[in-house]
Amino acid sequence: MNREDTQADSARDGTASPGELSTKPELDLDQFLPYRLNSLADRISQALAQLYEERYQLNIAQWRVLAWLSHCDELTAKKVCTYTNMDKARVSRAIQALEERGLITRTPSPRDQRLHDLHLTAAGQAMLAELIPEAQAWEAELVATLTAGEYRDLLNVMRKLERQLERIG
Amino acid sequence: MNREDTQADSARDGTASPGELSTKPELDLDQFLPYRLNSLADRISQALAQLYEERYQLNIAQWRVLAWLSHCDELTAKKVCTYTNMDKARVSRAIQALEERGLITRTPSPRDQRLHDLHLTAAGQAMLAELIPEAQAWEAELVATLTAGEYRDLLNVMRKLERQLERIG
DNA sequence: GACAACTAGTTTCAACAGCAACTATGCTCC
DNA sequence: GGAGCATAGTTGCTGTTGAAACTAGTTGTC
Repeated sequence: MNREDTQADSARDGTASPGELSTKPELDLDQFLPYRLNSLADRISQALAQLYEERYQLNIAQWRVLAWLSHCDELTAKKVCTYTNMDKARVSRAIQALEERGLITRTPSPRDQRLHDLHLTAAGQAMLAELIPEAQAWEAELVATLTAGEYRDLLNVMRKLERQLERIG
Repeated sequence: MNREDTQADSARDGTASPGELSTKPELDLDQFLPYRLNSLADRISQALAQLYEERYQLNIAQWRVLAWLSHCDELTAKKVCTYTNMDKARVSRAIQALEERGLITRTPSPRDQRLHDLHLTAAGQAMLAELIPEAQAWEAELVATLTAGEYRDLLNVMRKLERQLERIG
């Protein structure tokens, strides 16, 4: 409940080791949330990316497109961009690669010729039927040490941070 | 306390919406911790990177080297690599750039000619004296909505995840 | 003390991401 | 209905990154 020993405090006085002159600001990256969070997310991402890459030759962008396709029947490149916060060029190339491999189809929308409707092929479905349970199993193992409460609270705090992030830009 | 509504459960039966046939595995990325975490960390990182970049012309790698230098008197490229988990090529380039800008010095260690001791110059110190408080203020604002307990628990859970990550590779 | 094995750091190279320019289509408003 | 603007998606270009090859210096072994 008290925050005396958190980074918020050291942010105020700028000291990390006692006895240090406070005229020399230090930053302990291990106590700096943006760094810690990024470091953790990076390592998780990289571990998973290895799974996608080695066993299915998918990079992260391609994997994300497939994941969204797994539960969206109407999907376009634009939607993928907004959902995943990826650059449209990156999405475009991911879609191209997936189409060339025959995992998805890409047909101009009859309603609006600028849009292309994306759909999984049978091969794409089959690959996801293998890949998704593996990814979920991996995640389950990752969070296995967390209690249900910890897991719920983590998601909660992340939501709070996301909201605050939007507020402060 | 119950986990019925967490992703761990949907990982088990593979359904996201009720009534769905369980033969079609879906993955809701919004409920998938690796993705959520990465997405959040990315946005935080990018927001901060903008601060470094716009006002100080530093990229993330350079900033990390400086941050470590702010509280390590004896630092080498190798140490930066292990501390920050960055590739040694990336670290090498960051150090090169910082040296060219006169923010750090890089002298061969008298003990071992392969190593290079890194030190902040006066200019580097001065820049950090400005930059670090700004970064800490930004972080303080980011976590301002969290209670002390939430903040502490977040760090705790992150530590747990890190440990588990090492275990499962 | 020389040869092999190792380590710190740099450089080269290929892949990729992101920006910006571009094409093609659709929309609005006079 | 056509001029101007907006939108979806593609492509060219540039900079960054990471893997691997490479250099230079060190340690261990005989």
